[in-house]
Amino acid sequence: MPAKSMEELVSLCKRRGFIFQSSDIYGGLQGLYDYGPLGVELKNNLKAAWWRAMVYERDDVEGLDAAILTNPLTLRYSGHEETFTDPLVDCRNCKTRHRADHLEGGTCPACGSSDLTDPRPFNLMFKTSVGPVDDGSSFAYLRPETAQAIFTNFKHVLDSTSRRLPFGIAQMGKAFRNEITPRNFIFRVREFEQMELEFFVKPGTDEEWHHKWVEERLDWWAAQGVEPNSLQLYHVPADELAHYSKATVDVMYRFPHGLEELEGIANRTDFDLGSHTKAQGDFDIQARVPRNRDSNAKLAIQDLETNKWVVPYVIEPSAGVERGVLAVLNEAYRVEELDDGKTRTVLGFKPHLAPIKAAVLPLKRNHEGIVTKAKAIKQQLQALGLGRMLYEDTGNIGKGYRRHDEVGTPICITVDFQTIEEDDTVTVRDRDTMEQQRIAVAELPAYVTDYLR
RNA sequence: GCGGGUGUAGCUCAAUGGUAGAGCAGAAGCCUUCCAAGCUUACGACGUGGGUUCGAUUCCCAUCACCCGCUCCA
Repeated sequence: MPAKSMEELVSLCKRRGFIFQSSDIYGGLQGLYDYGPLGVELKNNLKAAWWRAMVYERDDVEGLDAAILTNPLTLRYSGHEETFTDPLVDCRNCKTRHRADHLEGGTCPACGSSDLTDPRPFNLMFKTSVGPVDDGSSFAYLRPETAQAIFTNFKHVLDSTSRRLPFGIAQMGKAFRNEITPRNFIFRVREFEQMELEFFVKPGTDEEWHHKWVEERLDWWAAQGVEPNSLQLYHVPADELAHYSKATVDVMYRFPHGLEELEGIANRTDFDLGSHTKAQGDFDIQARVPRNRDSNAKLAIQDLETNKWVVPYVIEPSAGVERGVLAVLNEAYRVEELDDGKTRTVLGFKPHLAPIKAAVLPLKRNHEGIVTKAKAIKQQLQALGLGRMLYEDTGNIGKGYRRHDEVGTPICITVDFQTIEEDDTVTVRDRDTMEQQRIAVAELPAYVTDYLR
């Protein structure tokens, strides 16, 4: 059951240490958020799941982690310098905003009024100066997407791994966009993380691979606990396609604020490798690419059957980490009505995403034997390296359970008198069913490992 | 950036032109043999900066942030 409102999620995230407004004590900074003790675990777990699915569990994908600061030439040939700089005007009459180059005879396309603000250049890309002298002569962009560095490293990866088509390069990392209106909590922010795969295929097989990747990605989101019926595919119409795309399928998710894009899976054709390559005339490049006089590398691969060099087509599944976190949080959130009129708030994360894997609770926090035993068990589980294990003795036992329900800890392990006086067993309580079973302490590591898998 | 709304403890809220209360959460202690029990103690806020006023959390202005629309898209 998704959350009722974004406010509930925001409140829970702050209260329990998932997500905070960035620079909060100085009034904040628009469109920026920080991840707290539990948030960083959740986010890292989601990223690890992506990396596992993309790199570790496949035979056809290599990893990459490139620099954030980017040579302006990269963003010039990628088309971002042009398309990410839009002069905008506001209509004072009907309060709409338009690109200056979309005006019809100096009047507002929406209402026809000529009461417009002056065009203001709006660069979606952040710039920073490089080197000690900030005179504007040497600058770099903060990358607006992780994709470009995959393209500019194409030859390096190829040369160092002896790959043949089809194969992909995966990268996760920060990207920056000076969004006009950051809003909806962590949905649209100015500094965000992407999980992007550029999958290079033979021209002509691109549509087949595009379809394949859409299916792959839907399966992956389901494995993260995002219900398939909360998702919807959107086939982006031709007039809305990005400058590099032949076709794009957006994976839309029912966020608390509405149906919006969670991930885009684009067929980027040979646009990117084609525009970044030298000697463009030597290849049969299909996309309309800017003439490149600056590149020093041929971004092509030899077709072993024909011996011809071809510029591969690219299928790009590109997901937003923050949006993924938001979707996972929203899907996991539920409030249960209990018999006695009380409610129970639960984050029903898949175990591999849970920030805290297990909590160990002493039935009595002031009983030395129980406390010592509980702490020892916690240390033992922690040594398994499965993630965060917590010793929890806040309030009474019921409080501890509720507390961990609310942050999505899959299991709570309780040490009681039977543990220390009788048979060395503990109770293991399931977050979702609230049911308990007794497990021998000796079997706990195996049980927990299996449970969290 | 434009128009509209909002801003009081960690969270959810209340009151007030004479510097603010609660519930929950958090801390310490008592108690407690399994699902937010009880008791005690201490801690904790008027987003920021100006202005009006004898006096502003309250009125005005600016600014910052958040929410809704325009726009955008991972």
